[in-house]
Amino acid sequence: MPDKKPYHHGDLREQLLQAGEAALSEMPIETVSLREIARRAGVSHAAPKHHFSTLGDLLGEIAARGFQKFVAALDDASHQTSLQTAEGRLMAMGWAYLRFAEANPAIYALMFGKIDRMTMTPNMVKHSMAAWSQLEDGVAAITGRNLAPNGALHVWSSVHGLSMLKAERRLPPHLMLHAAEENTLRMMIAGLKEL
Amino acid sequence: MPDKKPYHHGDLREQLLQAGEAALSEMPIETVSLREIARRAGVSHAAPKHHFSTLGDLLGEIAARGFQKFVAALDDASHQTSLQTAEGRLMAMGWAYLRFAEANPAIYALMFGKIDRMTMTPNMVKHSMAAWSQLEDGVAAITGRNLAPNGALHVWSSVHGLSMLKAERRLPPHLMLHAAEENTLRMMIAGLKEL
DNA sequence: CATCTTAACCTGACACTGTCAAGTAAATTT
DNA sequence: AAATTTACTTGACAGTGTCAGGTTAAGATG
Repeated sequence: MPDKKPYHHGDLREQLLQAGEAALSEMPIETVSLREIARRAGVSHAAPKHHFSTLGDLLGEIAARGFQKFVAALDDASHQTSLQTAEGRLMAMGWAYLRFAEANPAIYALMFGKIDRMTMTPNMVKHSMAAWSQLEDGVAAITGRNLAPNGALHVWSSVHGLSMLKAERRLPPHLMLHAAEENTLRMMIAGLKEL
Repeated sequence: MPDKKPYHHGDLREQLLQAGEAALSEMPIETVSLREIARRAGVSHAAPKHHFSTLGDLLGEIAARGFQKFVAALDDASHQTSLQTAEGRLMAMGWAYLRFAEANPAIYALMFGKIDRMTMTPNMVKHSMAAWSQLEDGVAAITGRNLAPNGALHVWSSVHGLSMLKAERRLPPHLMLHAAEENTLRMMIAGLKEL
């Protein structure tokens, strides 16, 4: 039952989130504004106020959803039945991480703080912590539980740094290749075993 | 001979850069505006136009100067006479990197693309490439020349990722410590030798 | 010295932003 | 049927980056 154009939108909160995600993926990130999102959702410029007290909150919720998808993607990657070793599973997570960042640059940027305008919503903090403990689990299978936090820090630093450098195009062209990524992931895991 | 308040400022370009740096270190980064910088330099809001065609250009030049100081800091650190091994020198560069990011969060953010409003000025590109080849030199002393690019990517990813995660406060508190940093740097170098 | 040119700055305007206050419409409750 | 509450709109405000055009003064030319 599709409502024609009722005064009460009924589903505006969800639509704003989707419009925001669409905007982030379609236009330069610095031009995404509250008003633009409202426009895309077909409501007046101040309508979002009722569902998100501020632009930062809206972006924060979008980032939270980003973390959910992110966790799901890494989970999928590490549970492929073909993977036999803990190292293989961690490697798969690393690849999934890099591919996620590549496929969703704007949302990834949001998730990891590139956008000053975002607020750290409770929801966003919650789901980002889920990502963290997911990573710790993957590392614990290699290093053991008590070394997992330090190991996870090492892993996250390496993969996060790599994908940031790529996304920001800070690398010389000859390093923008899969082979270079593979090398870095290998060194990362080699380092992990020296913990 | 201090000019009182001549119409022709004479030194406005330099003063704008300094005012911008001051603003970046004194106020939340998202509130730093062209007009604020002009205000601090004591000129009208459109005066900067003559020296920087856009806000992005001004920020780009500030980032370029940031890279200069950055290179100098890493150079100092790696040339301490007490350092005997190539690994020691690279480790010192890693520490210098982390301390620079900690001491100049806003400029560091600018340098590494956190601020959308910045333009990649030719000057900025030039000095950032200098930083890159400085790192490659440090790595080449360990891995040899031909492996240096891949090694440098690994090193930069790791250290950059770590300092970003710290700066963005994405780490659980127990990892915001020097010991955790030291661990990560050690693993990074251990991984490098497996290249 | 007088004049011309040009660089350096100022004033005012435009379209845009995020947010707030006040109004209106409709769904829900009483 | 009336009252209340929710969801949205309209209009305003202060702030932004940038542009056009005016103004001041310095330097060059005669």
